[in-house]
Amino acid sequence: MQIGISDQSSLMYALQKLEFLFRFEQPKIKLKINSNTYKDATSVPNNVIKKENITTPSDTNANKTSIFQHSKHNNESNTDTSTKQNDEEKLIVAAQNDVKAGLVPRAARLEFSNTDPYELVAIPKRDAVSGKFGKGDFNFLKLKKDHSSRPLWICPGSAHIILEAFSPIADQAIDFLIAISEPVSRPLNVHEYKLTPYSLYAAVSVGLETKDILDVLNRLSKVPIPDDVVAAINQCTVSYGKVKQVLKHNRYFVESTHPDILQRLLKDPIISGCRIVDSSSDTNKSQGKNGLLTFSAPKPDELSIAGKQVNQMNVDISVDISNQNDESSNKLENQFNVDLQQQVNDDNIDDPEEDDVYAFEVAPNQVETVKKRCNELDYPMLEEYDFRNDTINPNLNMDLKPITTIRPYQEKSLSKMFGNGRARSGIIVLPCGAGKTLVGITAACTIKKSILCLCTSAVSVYQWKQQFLQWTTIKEHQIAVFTSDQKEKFSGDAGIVISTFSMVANTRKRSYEAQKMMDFLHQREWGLLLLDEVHVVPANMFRRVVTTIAAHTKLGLTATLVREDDKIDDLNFLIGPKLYEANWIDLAIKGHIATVQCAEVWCDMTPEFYREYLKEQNRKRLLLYVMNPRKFQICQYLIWYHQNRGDKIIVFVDNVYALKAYAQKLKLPYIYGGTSQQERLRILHQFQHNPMLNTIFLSKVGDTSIDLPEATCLIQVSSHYGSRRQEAQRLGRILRAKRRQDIGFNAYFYSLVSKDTMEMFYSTKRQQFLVDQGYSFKVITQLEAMEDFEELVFKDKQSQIDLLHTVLLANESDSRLENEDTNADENSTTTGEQSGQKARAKKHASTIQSLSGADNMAYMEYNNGISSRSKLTGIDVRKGRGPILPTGKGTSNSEERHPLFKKHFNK
DNA sequence: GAGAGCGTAA
DNA sequence: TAGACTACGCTCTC
Repeated sequence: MQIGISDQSSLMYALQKLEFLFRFEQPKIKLKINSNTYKDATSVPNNVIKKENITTPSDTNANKTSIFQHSKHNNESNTDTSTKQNDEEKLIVAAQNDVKAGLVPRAARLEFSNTDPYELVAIPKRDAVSGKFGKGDFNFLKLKKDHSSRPLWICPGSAHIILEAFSPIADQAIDFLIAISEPVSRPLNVHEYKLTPYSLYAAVSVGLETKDILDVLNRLSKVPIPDDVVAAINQCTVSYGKVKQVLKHNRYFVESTHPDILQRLLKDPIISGCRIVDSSSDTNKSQGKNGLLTFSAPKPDELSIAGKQVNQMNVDISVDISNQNDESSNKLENQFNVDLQQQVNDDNIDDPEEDDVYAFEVAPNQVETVKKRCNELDYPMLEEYDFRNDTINPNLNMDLKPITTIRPYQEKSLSKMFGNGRARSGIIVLPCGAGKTLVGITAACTIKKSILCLCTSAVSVYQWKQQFLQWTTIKEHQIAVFTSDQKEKFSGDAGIVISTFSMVANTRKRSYEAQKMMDFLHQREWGLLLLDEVHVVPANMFRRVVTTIAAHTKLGLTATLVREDDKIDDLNFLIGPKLYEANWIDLAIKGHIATVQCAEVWCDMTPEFYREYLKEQNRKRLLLYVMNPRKFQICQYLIWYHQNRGDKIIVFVDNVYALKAYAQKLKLPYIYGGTSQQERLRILHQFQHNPMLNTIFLSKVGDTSIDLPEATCLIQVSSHYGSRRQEAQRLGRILRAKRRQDIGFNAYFYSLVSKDTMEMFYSTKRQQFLVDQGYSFKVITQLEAMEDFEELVFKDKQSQIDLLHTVLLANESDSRLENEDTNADENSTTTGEQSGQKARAKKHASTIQSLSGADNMAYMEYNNGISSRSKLTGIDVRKGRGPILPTGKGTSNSEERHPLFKKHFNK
């Protein structure tokens, strides 16, 4: 295999793509990069290379130059006249010729033919990430003597941690790393994690102390922990997680084991202004030193989580190793296991400081103010709810049914939540189909107070209700549903209300019933606020729910803790730290969710379509690449192929026009936003129970608000830009499928991409989340058997051209239709209501734009072509997003931050 | 039960 | 850096 590379961004891309290949095929090949040869390509960890800043593990001493140094070197001195250089230059020239020949879009992807899948050709892209490479050469870090038995590399400067996931003690290390750091990428053999202020905040919040983190990290690391990383850990853990907001006997306390920190906070005028100086005295507490209240600390293992088999409540950085078979590694594992566990136990039991906690009381109506101020002072408050001592709020008589048991990872995530006998607020991340709902329900059954549960759609509201009834002993009258068409209240003192975000967050005028219901929600104190699909909470409207609802604990659940904007970090302070995150592949391997075979199918554009594509503007382009007859055929073929295998198939087409066209052409039912509720249910029922109907077409409705039956195959024809979340959510639709475990892979995920179009750019971006979770996408460029398939649609040229005309006409008739609408609107709307006028004006404007003829201007076309081309070629030129400052944090504070993190913050 | 209005995703 | 765009959801009103 040869890779021709002229600049570093190509190199990075090539290596990323290579890694997909390796995971899929595990070829025994030689990977030759510049002058360094790695003996076995599979041993070159993707992440190590990708992140440019450490040397390859295998040859730290043998080879003094890292590949990145080398590539930087090449970049700087083109006068180097070694033969290797010449070879490379030849490749560059060849690549440049390709660019001249107009093959640039193709160059956006690495290509490999069917005959030789390992021949890769990378073609130069613009020099967008120059300077990123070659900065880090960590040869100076001394390897520990016994480094081979330790699984971690820690990079100075970026605080990235590389884990050898094939190490015998990887499982323990993973548990620990998940607790202290943010997973960046977790493919099969090498994982990459990143320490961030938030991740350390989360670590502290589940009970780890600075000492634990540094000790364990040091024990697992092949190199000594770099000084700047130590400093950063110290700095973050020194203030984070030390202060807690506790609601006790319906009084709010700011609590800490460190009295000096409370004193420091009280020096702040805002906080001290919110303080209630103790009036009554109580047997339960005493006026301790410094005028602070003193309580005895909660004992860690008094509480058992509902549904849990064994009562083991330690902060869980050790895992059960009983099912490991490898004899030789067992001893080592045990040693680490004991050490890790010991580490944490020591702190929980022997530290005398832990026996007492100090607190001061704040006025209930000032809690938000104090919380905000604490964030600003860099002492974010954790929220904890001592629910067992809450005598004011009535208990809810509810339990898990005896037959309900929870899985180990669910238990683990809950043990983070209830680790110290109280309920902590935070976020639990589990893949779709892994039982998020049950985690939420178990948490509810543990707290046993009134529960408010919020979902994104009315459909999932009813699902939650049904799940509550299924898993717990709760009575029907104790659950109330609050949606636009059903406004119930529960009877009795305590109960469950399930509603939607938009229902509760609504700021517009409410109907009388809805207002009464909202009053009901506001008056109450909720033991637990369950937030399903918590990644939507940072949205402007939705984020208000967390402050308007008086809840003692907030538990956020999601499968995809990503957003394409930068608001995801806000969750740390809106809800709480991320308590647990499961790895998708890991759960698949353990059999909890389905194993999925992912493939990206490249569909050639027919010449006619491509010609039009190059001419058209954005909107029509989309339609052209979606309606590409080749794609049509491939879709048809895949459906046919999988139907014959007995699969249930869901086809996603985002564009409604295309959705209808596809479904009607292939004579299959489809559901989109306009489909009535009854029709939806009818189609879904048929799909589920009728063996003759094995395929349905869905638009974006399928992403969130449909209770989809089990499917085993998923074909994505078109999608919304580069949404990682959408891709992941769609994949999640087939993770429940487990009944075909006898076959090697039991679920299939195809993404159809029209070659050489914008779609390829988006597709790569979309896959990123899943790739980070360890999924690999196989690229299929040809379906050989397809040509023999007789019923193939659009087989002859004429029908393809007809289709093209229909598509082009569809566009025009669409805009004509819009125009007519506008006219009709103008004629009919005679009463001059203000809002109506506004709306009309807006609509009018858009119509003018699309009819103005700008679409057809030659120069526009040309410009557009250029810009989209550079988009295509410049994969990953966007700068990465670093963590964002917590809300309300002043710039002065960020300057005090450790430089290692400041760098990220200032991005 | 349709449609206006607004919000969300990106 | 904001913006381009489309589809869809929910709620309310009539």
